[in-house]
Amino acid sequence: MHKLTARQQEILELIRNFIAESGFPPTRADITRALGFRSPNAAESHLRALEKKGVISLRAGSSRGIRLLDDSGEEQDPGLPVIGQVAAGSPVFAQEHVRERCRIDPGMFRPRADYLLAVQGMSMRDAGILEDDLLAVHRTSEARNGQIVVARLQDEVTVKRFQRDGHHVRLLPENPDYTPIDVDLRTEPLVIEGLGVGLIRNGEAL
Amino acid sequence: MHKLTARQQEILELIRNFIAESGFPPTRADITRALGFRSPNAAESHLRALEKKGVISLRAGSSRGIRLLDDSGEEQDPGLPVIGQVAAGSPVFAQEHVRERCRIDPGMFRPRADYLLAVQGMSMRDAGILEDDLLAVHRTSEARNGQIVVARLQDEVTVKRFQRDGHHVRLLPENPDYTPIDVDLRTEPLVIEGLGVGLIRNGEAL
DNA sequence: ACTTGAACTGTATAAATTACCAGTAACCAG
DNA sequence: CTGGTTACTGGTAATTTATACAGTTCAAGT
Repeated sequence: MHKLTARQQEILELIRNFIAESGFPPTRADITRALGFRSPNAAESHLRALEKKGVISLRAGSSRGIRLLDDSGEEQDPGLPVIGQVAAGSPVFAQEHVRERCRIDPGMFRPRADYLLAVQGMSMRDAGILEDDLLAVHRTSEARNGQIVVARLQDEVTVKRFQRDGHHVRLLPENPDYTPIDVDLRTEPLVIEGLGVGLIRNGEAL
Repeated sequence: MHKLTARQQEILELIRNFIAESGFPPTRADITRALGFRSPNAAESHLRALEKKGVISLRAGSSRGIRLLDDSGEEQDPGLPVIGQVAAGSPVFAQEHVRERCRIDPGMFRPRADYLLAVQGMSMRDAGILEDDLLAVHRTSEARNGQIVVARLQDEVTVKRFQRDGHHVRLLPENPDYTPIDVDLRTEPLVIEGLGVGLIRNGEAL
């Protein structure tokens, strides 16, 4: 895509700093001064190069008409994706399932939450996890006994308490109306999608 | 401090939008065009007024030299206050009780959440509200039957399900180990502090 | 009635800024 | 060896932009 030269990187950095400090982008003259050029055209051609590589966009005729693209540097925190209704046979973490986004600080949970999973069913009722709750999930494939996990068994995704003994894994519901799921890792594929690290319930459920 | 006029608020809003859309502040001419002024001086004087009131700063001689100040209005929202360990006889909503703040969009809950209350005890266990959960509370003194309320009885604050019949109010726990609280409004003072509109649980509880 | 401030119109101009021309020099790929 | 990119110097015309000066209107204090 765009492999910037060292000098171009430097100029992009300068623009970022300038915006951070001043609140508006630099002019060609500002860049020229900052980098010690003797001609504003040096800045001009660098900007053109950066535009051609797609990291900035220039607005003709406008002073300071520089806009940073490629959000990698500066983000507009879109919030955590809320994943619901996981269809059989499709990966949990896929765009199709993102119903909305929820502006929550992911660092509020430890370890960090990566997405929110809309809980279906009442199998974890006694753990205080009800239907339509949003389970904050940390993506990891490692789980310790007693932790609440998001697990994929064949085509189904469930939330259960994890318990492992050698090659035997038991997925425990927290509701006497449900029965534990026994999995033999030698014959059945089990994927741990993540760890439950928090919970959010919106008022409609109360 | 700075009480902006309606028009000034409008112009500040325009500047915010312009920056959000373009990545750089507007010129006097941009403002003039956007608001239909016939003279760039209209924009100029508005900018001066905004600067005098301390919401923006202008850099002389620089094109688009407008910088937004005073983040209190928009940026860095401190988040919702988390209230815990409500001591007997003191109001729920007081600085002493704010343990920390939680950066969550208050509009995620309906009606809007005003603060988060750290739940004590297991009286609402079967409603999926466990100890140390943070109950999102909307401040109001009105409650309908069946809603979960934060109520103050004498010196104690509790979370219960509300049920009223004339002057008789019953605060129902959601746990058979606890007994309902009966209140006669004619003899006992009952204050509804707010409505439970959501729930947040951090991982340590899982 | 007088003053002050907000919210403009209208005109003007110096300074800031963009955008382009014409070069130089180095490097790399075909 | 030729064309393309990078990285500049040096200069300038055209345009954009900030900002000053001189007014007007209207509403709110005092």
